[in-house]
Amino acid sequence: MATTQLEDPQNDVETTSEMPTTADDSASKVGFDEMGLSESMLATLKSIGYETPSPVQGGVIPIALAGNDVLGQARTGTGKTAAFAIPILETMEDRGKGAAPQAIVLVPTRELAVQVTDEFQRLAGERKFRCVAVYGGKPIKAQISKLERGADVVIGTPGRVLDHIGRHTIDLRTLRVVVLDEADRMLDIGFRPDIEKILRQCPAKRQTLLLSATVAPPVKRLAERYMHEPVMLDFSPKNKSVDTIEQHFFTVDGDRKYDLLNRLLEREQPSQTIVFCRTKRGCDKIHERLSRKRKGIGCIHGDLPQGARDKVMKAFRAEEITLLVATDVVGRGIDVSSISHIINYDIPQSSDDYVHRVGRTGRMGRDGVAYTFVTREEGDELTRIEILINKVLIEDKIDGFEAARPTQKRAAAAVKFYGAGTQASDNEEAVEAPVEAAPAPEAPKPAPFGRRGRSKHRRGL
DNA sequence: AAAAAAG
Repeated sequence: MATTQLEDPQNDVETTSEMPTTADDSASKVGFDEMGLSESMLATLKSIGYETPSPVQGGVIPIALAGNDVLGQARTGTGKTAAFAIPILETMEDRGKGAAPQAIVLVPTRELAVQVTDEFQRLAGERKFRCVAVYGGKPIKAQISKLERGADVVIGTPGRVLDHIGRHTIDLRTLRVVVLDEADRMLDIGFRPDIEKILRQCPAKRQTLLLSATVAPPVKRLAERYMHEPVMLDFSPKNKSVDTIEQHFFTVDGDRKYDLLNRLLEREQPSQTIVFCRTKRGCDKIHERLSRKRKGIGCIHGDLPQGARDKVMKAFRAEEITLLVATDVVGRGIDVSSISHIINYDIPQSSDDYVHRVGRTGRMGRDGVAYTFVTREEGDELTRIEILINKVLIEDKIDGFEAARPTQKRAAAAVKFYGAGTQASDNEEAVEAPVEAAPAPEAPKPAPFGRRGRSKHRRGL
């Protein structure tokens, strides 16, 4: 039976707060039945297969239930959604028909709005509860009429939420809880002004829950400004990427990627896959070519009409689509437990994005595999990823697609430039790699792993 | 330069 230990169950919880909290490394050992949850909630959790709280849930639920603001550093997934949804549902007041929302959840993408809404509905079980997803790209009228009928919780992307506020179709004055999900991502996208406008519409006396993969200075500033003595919980693992995910890479020339993809799919016969691509155009191209000879291919990116996007996600969840070609729209947070393979057709732009993409697989404790296509110019990016996850990706080969560049050099360069302390403890490759094998300075062609940091520094600023 | 998101 499935458990709720979706995110790094072995990972310890670190609390960093001046106030004493209940969240320590024993938090995950506390059962749902020891959290003071209602009988109906416990019954619902049981019926949907939630047996043991994940560390995130173990940490967040009791603290949120006690009414505290929470600043949680945690990656995406059902574990996190339930962590804020359960306390919201448990403290729900019966305000009668057509009442204004009691909670609002802000998320960075429309797909996440849909996913979080579905999760709320699932966790609400039999109880009387209404939640409405509010996001752009779709006719606003349907959303308005739903809101008029009354919504206990509104889940949305900031732009459309603001639109509703302007039309007075959402009233935030009697709100109890605000959730900022994927806060770092929302700030990245440039939602800061929108988020602040929305927060200013909320009552001062409220509970604010902020979840973020990283707590960089911009996130901290937001928290300082809009949160009240937040309890800080850090669920970020020492080991950035989940151990149940096998991570490989191929070196390949750009113009041979498509052939390699086909060969890899033939070899792997994956049950469900996301192929991540850097550009929307690239997605379209790969999607079109793959669809010519295969069935169950889907495509999603920000240029597609929202109706099509929603449909594709639904079909993907229903496993009618088994291979999804996507941009980073779905790089974060999307939770489809049957995804067995992640293929980075293009290496992600930032190593954080890599961690998020790869985290789409290996969910619900299942195994997952990730493959990253690396061209000979992209050595730096690969190294940066390896430094971040503190692991050396295993090189894979398929006949006819030989490496453009030897692995030894790559690992050696990593050791040389980042120091021996960064090598993967569970991977002997990096340890054994001779430092002398680093790219020779007199090499005529640009050494991919060579002097990356320096040239950047020189040019930078 | 690309991606996301309000229309």
